[in-house]
Amino acid sequence: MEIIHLFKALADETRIRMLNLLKNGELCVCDIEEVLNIQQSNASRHLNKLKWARLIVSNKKSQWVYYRMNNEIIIKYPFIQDIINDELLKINICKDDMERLIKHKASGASC
Amino acid sequence: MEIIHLFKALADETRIRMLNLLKNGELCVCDIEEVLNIQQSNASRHLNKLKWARLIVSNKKSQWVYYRMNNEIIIKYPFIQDIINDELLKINICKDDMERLIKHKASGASC
DNA sequence: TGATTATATTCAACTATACTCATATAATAT
DNA sequence: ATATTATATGAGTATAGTTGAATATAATCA
Repeated sequence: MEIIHLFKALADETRIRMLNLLKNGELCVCDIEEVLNIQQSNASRHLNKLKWARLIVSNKKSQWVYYRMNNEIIIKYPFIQDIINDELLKINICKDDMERLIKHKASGASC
Repeated sequence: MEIIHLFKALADETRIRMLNLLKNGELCVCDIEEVLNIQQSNASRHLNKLKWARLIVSNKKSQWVYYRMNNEIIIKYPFIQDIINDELLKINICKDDMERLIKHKASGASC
């Protein structure tokens, strides 16, 4: 039952916040780590869980690994798009995270 | 983050199978228990988790407790309706369960 | 009242998940 | 080659979730 793995992946606050950050495009691990203010190993592991559930995909560019939403899973499970579009922006922490991401990118600190 | 509790409740095979059975109307614990072929304490516990996540509600009629979908949560989180309508019927175990439920009801063994 | 049935709860064992710290790997820069 | 930076992984620990067996509660029935 693949959908169970999806729900398991979604059933964590840090991972929901990560999907929120990735909503509008790809990011590298260190950007996510800084915006969410979590440890590097923690960031890497949670991203790996999202990847394992096929919610995100990664591609490596020189020393950085960029993660982004996986379009295939959204096509297969359209309710995920609804969650991303409609539910994340109702969550206060996610709104704050998005503001911090914008500031982080504007500051030039982004990879 | 209420939505996390929703995903946690959904992230279990037994509970997904229960939601599938409750898709078309209310059922008592012993019917669910028999159709899913699980222990009584297990059935009760999983139903309680679904209830705690506000996915289902219960009402007691004499010695039986009937559980059904909670319309309020579906109004609040429309993606749940999509899961119930579109995703459950793609899952083989859920299709089998539904057949067993129909036979169980037809046999007159239902509460 | 005492027996039976339906449901919930408690306890203990087991498994899974998440976190931190330390280390490994891999690419880049000096 | 060495140092630095980005990412991943391993080990240990803590916490949470699942299960089965036994027990408790509550309603009904004889």
